[in-house]
Amino acid sequence: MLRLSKKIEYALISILEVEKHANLEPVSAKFISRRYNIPGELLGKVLQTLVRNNILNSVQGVKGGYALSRSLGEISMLDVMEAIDGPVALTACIDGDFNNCDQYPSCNIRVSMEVVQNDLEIFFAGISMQDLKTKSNNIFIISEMDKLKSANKKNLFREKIN
Amino acid sequence: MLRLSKKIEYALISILEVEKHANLEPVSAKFISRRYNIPGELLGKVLQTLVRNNILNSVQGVKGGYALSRSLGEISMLDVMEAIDGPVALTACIDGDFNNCDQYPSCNIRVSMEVVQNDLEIFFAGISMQDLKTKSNNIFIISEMDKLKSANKKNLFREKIN
DNA sequence: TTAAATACGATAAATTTAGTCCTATTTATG
DNA sequence: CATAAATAGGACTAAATTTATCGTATTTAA
Ligand code: SF4
Ligand code: SF4
Repeated sequence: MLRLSKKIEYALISILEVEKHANLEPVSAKFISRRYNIPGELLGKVLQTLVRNNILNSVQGVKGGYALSRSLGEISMLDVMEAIDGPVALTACIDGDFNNCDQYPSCNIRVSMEVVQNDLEIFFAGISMQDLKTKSNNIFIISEMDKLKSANKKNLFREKIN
Repeated sequence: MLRLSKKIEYALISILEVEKHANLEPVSAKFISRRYNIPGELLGKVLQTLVRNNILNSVQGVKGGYALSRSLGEISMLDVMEAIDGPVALTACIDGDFNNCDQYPSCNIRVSMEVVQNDLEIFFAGISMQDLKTKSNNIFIISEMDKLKSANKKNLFREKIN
């Protein structure tokens, strides 16, 4: 449930690796594939998709490879997820194919799921690749979670306006 | 990507429906199945699972059915998701089978994914079924999203402690 | 005694995800 | 200019997961 796809993981791993080579030669798919033990053909496709979505730049030919098209701080987790797997959609109806849902006519959760969807997009848009890099060696302090929880709760399901 | 399973949707729909009958007879799976056009056998399993996880109570026999075991405010979306589909785990390693991941030895996102996972659990723990009921007829105000976004960002990826 | 209901294991069907194969194109280098 | 290393991408296969069904047992009001 709510598992990231392997392709997303490959994308996140690759973006952080590419950034480490920022001032050097572009990094090849084969290099990343070997370094992180990722199936080469599949990784190629993932990187190509990131290029199409303007997250990476590519250089073709012998000394070719990939580089960042913008800084880590300007790439959100949501950007990566949407680039690789298409729009994040908590439900089928949000994704547009509501006529493919047998519950649509009577559904009692549809509108609230849109609210959750909005908050969830904000959640992932608020996490940048720079954050992932920075925290990669840190430990989240569990005892701090209560404060975070109450702070977070305030933000969700705001009072009705209008 | 990040789609709720149909079973989760059936659970959420059912919990809200069961609550509407709070002071009446217990609601049968068949009633909910017809009302929301949900496959009966599958819905039965979903409701049984909610009973096993102390979210619903059941009454067997002819006039049997289901009722809430606690108020909507005391049931979080996370409770429901975990009851139906098991622990929410953003990655395989978080779910415990890290020896099934070929990237584990070299992975550069593992620790940060744990951070995201924690925040995500807080996110869904902070949404109660009462919230879903209350908001089912409201509209989220898009223009308010910026404020929410910046407030939300502050909570994520806290400064390193220790 | 009967019928309506929950309980639940086993299995099948459908869908999605993960990975492979193949071919084309680009380009640095000898 | 020939070669080899690299990206680009379509088509396909395999694996895994999700969704749904089947069958049987048990409970209980009427
Ligand atoms: S209509 Fe309801 S059940 Fe159908 S996809 Fe939307 S939220 Fe889910
Ligand atoms: S080790 Fe890294 S790649 Fe493997 S499951 Fe964990 S986060 Fe994902």
